[in-house]
Amino acid sequence: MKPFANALLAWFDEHGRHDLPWQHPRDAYRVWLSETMLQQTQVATVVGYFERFVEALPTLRELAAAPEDQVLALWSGLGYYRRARFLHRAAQLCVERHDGQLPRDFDALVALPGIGRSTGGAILAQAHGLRFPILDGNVKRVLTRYHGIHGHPGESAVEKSLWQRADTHTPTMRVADYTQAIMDLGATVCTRTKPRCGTCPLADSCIALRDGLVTLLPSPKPAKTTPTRETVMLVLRDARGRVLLERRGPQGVWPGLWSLPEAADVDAAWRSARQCARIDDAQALPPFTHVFSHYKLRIEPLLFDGATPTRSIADNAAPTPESRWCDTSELVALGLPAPVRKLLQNLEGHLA
DNA sequence: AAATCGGGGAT
DNA sequence: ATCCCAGATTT
Repeated sequence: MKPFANALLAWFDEHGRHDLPWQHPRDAYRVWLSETMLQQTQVATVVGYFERFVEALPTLRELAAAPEDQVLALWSGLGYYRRARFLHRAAQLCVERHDGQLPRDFDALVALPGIGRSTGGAILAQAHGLRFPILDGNVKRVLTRYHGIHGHPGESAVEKSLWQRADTHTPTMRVADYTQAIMDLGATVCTRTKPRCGTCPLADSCIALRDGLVTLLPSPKPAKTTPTRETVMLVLRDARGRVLLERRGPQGVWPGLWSLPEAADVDAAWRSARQCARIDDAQALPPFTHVFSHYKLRIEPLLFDGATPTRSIADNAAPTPESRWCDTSELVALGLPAPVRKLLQNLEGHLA
């Protein structure tokens, strides 16, 4: 009937975790607290925090009545204190709205701060045996592999598909165990690296295993479209064909390399150019884009030909930035950024 | 250095 | 509804 759930439950009976502190007793408050802690921290670490927390604040009402400082102190070391504040606030709301209990109604539950679809489902399933799916990181990994789902789980279409699968697999019987089982499988067998497919109860029908995709799924987050910055590069060339270069500062890209002077836009380029040389006119050269790992740089070269170097520059007396007029023959010896070298080479070939 | 995690908040 | 960020840990 539900081969996925049955295989998982059989595995869980033998290999799952049955001794986690929030399983004994398994009430809504303890499940909620554990799920919230587990959103950010691994089981091994959470256990100690959980035990201290419930010893100090064993019930939702006591949590609601506790001073925030105490809640934060109990949370101290777990990080992400916003979640502790949500927890505290939600407890107070439960006292106000729900008679001091976490609601058994899904919509009322997810209306509380810090409880979303997955945590809400986990509470209802684990504490009350209600048939609600969960979709935490472990489950996402199991399902993307089992069904061979490509695409980053963060993409809405993929996530939608995952919720759909999660729902279909969730059984009506033993929902609490099932929920724990699929999380345990993800945590101990279907791990992100070095999954132990040899011991997996779902190996028979796992698409990723069948197709050799286990290491490829879940798909990594697509490289975010890199921002594009724009710059105008000034090619100041004097009558002898020398080009003005500047040494870049120690910060930013191309630290310490010799490069063309830059400006934010054409106007600024003109202002800057006139400080270095007497200029007649400018010619826009074809723009091109240089790709860095973290952004794209669209370069608009602006050629000032027949520039007459200003005396101070010609004498190398300019204070900052360090700059010099270079012969094309000197360029090879200088450490030029690749796109600048390319630009100057094209210039030579094109206009020489 | 980059990915991760589930939920909140902005748009 | 859809995108983007949080905030600390892990890889």
